[in-house]
Amino acid sequence: MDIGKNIKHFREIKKLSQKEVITAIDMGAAQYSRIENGKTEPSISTLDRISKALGVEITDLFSKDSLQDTGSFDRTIMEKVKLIESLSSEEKKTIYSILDAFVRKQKLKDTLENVLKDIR
Amino acid sequence: MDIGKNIKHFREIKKLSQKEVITAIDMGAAQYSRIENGKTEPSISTLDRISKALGVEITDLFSKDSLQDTGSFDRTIMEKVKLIESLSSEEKKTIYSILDAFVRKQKLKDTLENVLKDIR
DNA sequence: TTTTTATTTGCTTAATTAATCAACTATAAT
DNA sequence: ATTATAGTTGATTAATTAAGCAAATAAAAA
Repeated sequence: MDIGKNIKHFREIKKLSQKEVITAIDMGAAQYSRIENGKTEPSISTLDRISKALGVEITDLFSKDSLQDTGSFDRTIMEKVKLIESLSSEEKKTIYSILDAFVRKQKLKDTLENVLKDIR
Repeated sequence: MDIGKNIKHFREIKKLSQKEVITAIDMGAAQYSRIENGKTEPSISTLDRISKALGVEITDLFSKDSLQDTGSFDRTIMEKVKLIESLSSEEKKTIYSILDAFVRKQKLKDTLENVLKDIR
């Protein structure tokens, strides 16, 4: 099931160090390392604490496909799919809401210009 | 999180007795009862065995209200991609920039919440 | 009601994760 | 090369789930 890999995946996407996570959830570095490397099977409550620290749903940590780097990307469709899949379900939900809103209304450019301003 | 309640819910939907489940997963009746009643927190591997016996995804056992469409988002990804493709090239470019910004930076929810507010 | 089946609870033992400290490795920075 | 930081591993103890049996309770059937 590779829960450890998924945890690591999301942690790196969020650009968090192990140290930041373990201080957030008050866990020893040793134990956390073992979890990320699949040396031990975390309890559900532990998994819950970790997911909250990472800002993802606990179910995200069970997803089969842990996808990797978001560093450079080209403009192919499959790349876009992977990129979306790499997000947490909560984030995906938000993205989809936005996409829907875009198509329903036509206020694309105006609103997006503001978005980019905020993000940058 | 009420995992026990969810387990019981799905078991009853499938019209299975506890006995049928525990024989399928080779577990004692006592322990299984404690799990359904939340008296103990099952390990992930135990939860995995139970989910297989019930014929549901393990993530289903975490959903708040039992009939949730957790996987619906993943299944409609291609649909969403087509949606993106239907936009003009200029609009696509903007969308892609946003997606990138989302993954690279962590300001997802905050910024998007504002976007949706503007769009609506 | 009586009987039978299903589920729950108590108790003990075994197995496994959690917590903790220390030491070791890897990587990056200066 | 040295230092500093991040991550890994080993070993021990504590806490918790799992397994197993027996007994009590609940529910259903006869």
